[in-house]
Amino acid sequence: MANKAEDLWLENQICFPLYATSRLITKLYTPLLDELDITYPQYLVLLVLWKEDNKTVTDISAQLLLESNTLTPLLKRMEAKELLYRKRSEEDERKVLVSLTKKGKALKRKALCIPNKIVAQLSDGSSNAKEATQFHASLHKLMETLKQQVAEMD
Amino acid sequence: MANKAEDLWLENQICFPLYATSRLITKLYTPLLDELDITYPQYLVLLVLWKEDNKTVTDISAQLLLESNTLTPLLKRMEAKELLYRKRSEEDERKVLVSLTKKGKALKRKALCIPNKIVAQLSDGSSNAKEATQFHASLHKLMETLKQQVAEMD
DNA sequence: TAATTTTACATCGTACACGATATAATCTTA
DNA sequence: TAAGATTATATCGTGTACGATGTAAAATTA
Repeated sequence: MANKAEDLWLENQICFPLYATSRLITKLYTPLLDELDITYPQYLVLLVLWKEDNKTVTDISAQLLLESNTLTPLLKRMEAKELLYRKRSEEDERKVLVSLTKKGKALKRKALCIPNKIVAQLSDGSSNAKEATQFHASLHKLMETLKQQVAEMD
Repeated sequence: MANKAEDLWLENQICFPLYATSRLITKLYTPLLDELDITYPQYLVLLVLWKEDNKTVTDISAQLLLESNTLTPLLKRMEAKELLYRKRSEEDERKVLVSLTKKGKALKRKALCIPNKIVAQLSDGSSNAKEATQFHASLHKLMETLKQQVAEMD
């Protein structure tokens, strides 16, 4: 299969829509997250901790696919806002345990309405449930493929 | 429909996989783009200009969904690398025309193989052509919905 | 058990993203 | 046509992302 110039057209690429959609999603969240005074990546950290508290940086890194060089400053900003605190593990001094403060835990109640609000705005596109399920499955498969590919790069 | 705690689980959200997949895609491109000494956003600018040269910042902004506060420094870095040059329009002094240099044009040849290489790595996930087409369509619809929603936010 | 390797985080530098705001040129309209 | 509104781009500040590298603790191994 020869390389064609049309392959270099923006509208023929799968990667650009993923990139653009991801940024648009973040913008859609912004007004909702502003009320909680957090950013989207900070919201993701809270999602992880709301499900299971007292995680190490590595645990969070594995779930969000973010490296320590991104997470450390992000967690420090959240610590400064008193949403969580970081503490060296006593069994293994290399590990840093991240735990929710009262304020961080309390924020969960205010966040409960967010998923529905987002889904409501997205489903304005009149995509039916079957298509949404299919899309979710394909996206998940793509993400897993990419995780493999990127992991093999090292 | 009541708000459920499960809605706040990472694996039940559509937005996180989009965010993660977008970043993974960028990582997949990185070794290929390193050979051209450009980043992924810079590659996107080149895609636009390779298809049609001499665009204004607003033209590029509309296609990539990036604002001037992102594009201006990005274009300046590309100008410093002599991939393109920026020039105020003479008919309308507000506009800045972005044009490819010889070096920028020449880079297209080296980029031609990139789409196929990316697709080859992605299709390792053994998704068939029908699913890929369906996914592409759903993603495009989602992106268009989001563009609407975000545009209405102002 | 001393030397080596691995693991867990952190630091540094560069490059996006983007909200808010500034500035100059053009357009609209009273 | 002068004043106000709009448009096109730029600047500033903050917050991600991430490659490369550093550092200390723990695990492995000679």
